Amino acid sequence: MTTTSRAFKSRIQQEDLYSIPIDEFFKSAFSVDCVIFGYHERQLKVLLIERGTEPYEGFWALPGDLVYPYEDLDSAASRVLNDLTTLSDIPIRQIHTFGKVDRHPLGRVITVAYTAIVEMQDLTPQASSWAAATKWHSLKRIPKLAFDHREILNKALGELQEMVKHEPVWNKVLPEKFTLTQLQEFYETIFNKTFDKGNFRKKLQDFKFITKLDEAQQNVSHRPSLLYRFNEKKYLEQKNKGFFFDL
Amino acid sequence: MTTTSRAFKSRIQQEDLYSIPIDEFFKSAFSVDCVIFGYHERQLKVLLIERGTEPYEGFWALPGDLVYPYEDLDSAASRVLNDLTTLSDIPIRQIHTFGKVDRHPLGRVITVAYTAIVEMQDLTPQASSWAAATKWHSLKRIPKLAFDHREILNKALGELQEMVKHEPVWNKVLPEKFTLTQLQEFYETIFNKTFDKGNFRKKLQDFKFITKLDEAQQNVSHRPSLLYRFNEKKYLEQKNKGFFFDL
DNA sequence: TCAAAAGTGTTATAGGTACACCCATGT
DNA sequence: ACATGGGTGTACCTATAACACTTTTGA
Repeated sequence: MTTTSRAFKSRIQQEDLYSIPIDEFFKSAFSVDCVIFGYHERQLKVLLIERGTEPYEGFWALPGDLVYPYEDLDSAASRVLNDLTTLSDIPIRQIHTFGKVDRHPLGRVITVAYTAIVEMQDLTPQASSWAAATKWHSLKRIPKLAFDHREILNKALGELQEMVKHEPVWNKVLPEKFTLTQLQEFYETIFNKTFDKGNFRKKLQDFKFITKLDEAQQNVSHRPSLLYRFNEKKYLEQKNKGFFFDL
Repeated sequence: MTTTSRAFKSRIQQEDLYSIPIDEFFKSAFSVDCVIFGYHERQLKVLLIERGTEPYEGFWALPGDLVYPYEDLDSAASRVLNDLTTLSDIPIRQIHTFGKVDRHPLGRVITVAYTAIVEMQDLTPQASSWAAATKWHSLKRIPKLAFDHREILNKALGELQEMVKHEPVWNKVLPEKFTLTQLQEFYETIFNKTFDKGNFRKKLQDFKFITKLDEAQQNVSHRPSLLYRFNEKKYLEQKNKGFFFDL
């Protein structure tokens, strides 16, 4: 960068705003930041990296990166996710764009926030050149975060709860064959409350895209649970009719 | 964002990914585009401008502008709205960010889309240095739009319907003192369907922030309607409990 | 036979839907 | 008196919530 933000600021203030040369507008950058939630057996965590460089060196932060000049926003977000987790095919969704003038100490950088949720087990987060460390953090113990990342995380949490009401985001998170109890536990974890078993299952019956298999759990010291599978085809058929989950 | 410019540069050299000079990242710009809906007596329209300059000269487009170097995103959106309508104090809400590589023919420009809804009557849209013409357009007859603005408009329409379910966006749109029929007509227009009068009113009773005045309509050739007013204080009290409108 | 979790059924209440009816005003 | 829209009540039906009960397994 050729201009520091301070020099830049004062220069702008001196000038008539309407006569800013067009080049000045092309001196900003944008990044993507990913709020990657991890779920496994009633545990919801978020993937943070420890920054290895200034600014905010040593702080925990959301994984993110500048967007390449010839890269779509969505692609950039997927790239960040893939770099850190080696997971692909995970749906990632844009949630909000954060653009306060002073949010980045080195210049004008706005960031587009994305969120995704993945199965956390056995997923050892990858090391990365721009991350000194990578770790799943419990949502109850979030350290002080770099930039405005705390704000972004809060926003993402709210969005996750909304998404989960309307979309089967557990699709890629639960095992391929899952029990209804596992599904209930997923919802209970996200909403941080408990649901009645009977009522929960009654509600599920309306959603035709959860199909029962001719298979049951093995080696459990209680009545084995029947296994179910997400039926994508039926889901897409029903999608437009909308479903709602707000027990 | 997680990397400083310098850190990012060294990462690229180190890993020999692409040899993109860091300056390339700061040759992009961002804009805001506003989807301004106008409502008046069962009519919902959207404010479009006719572009007076290349690219897309002569095309209709959403009002928008580049974000000034020392300006927050939200401020930029409000500025665009104020310039065109001389309205202030209108809540404007970010909906999505559009960032396809080739969406702008002159360079890499991502745009943050905002939406607002205003009372349309007697609001003669202002001329503007960057707009050859400004006009309310019926949603049924939208001309071919510049850039990806058609996509942005579609997204905004969906968001408007969602907003209207959870938030009293009619607050700044209906007259200060309004009838329940006017309110019903507002919802019917947005959702493009009709509601049962009795049931609609029953639902409203739950929302304590619509207070009846000791006043009625004048000079109507039928039983005069009682007037109501939006009670912001009570709304804020009730807000957290959430309300839902989906008749 | 017991513990543990799966899975189903019952009931009371709240909320939604459809519809009918009466009311106040200007002409 | 009648047309017009305002305003209210009722009866039916479905959805929800709370809770009790039965079933199947391993130990």
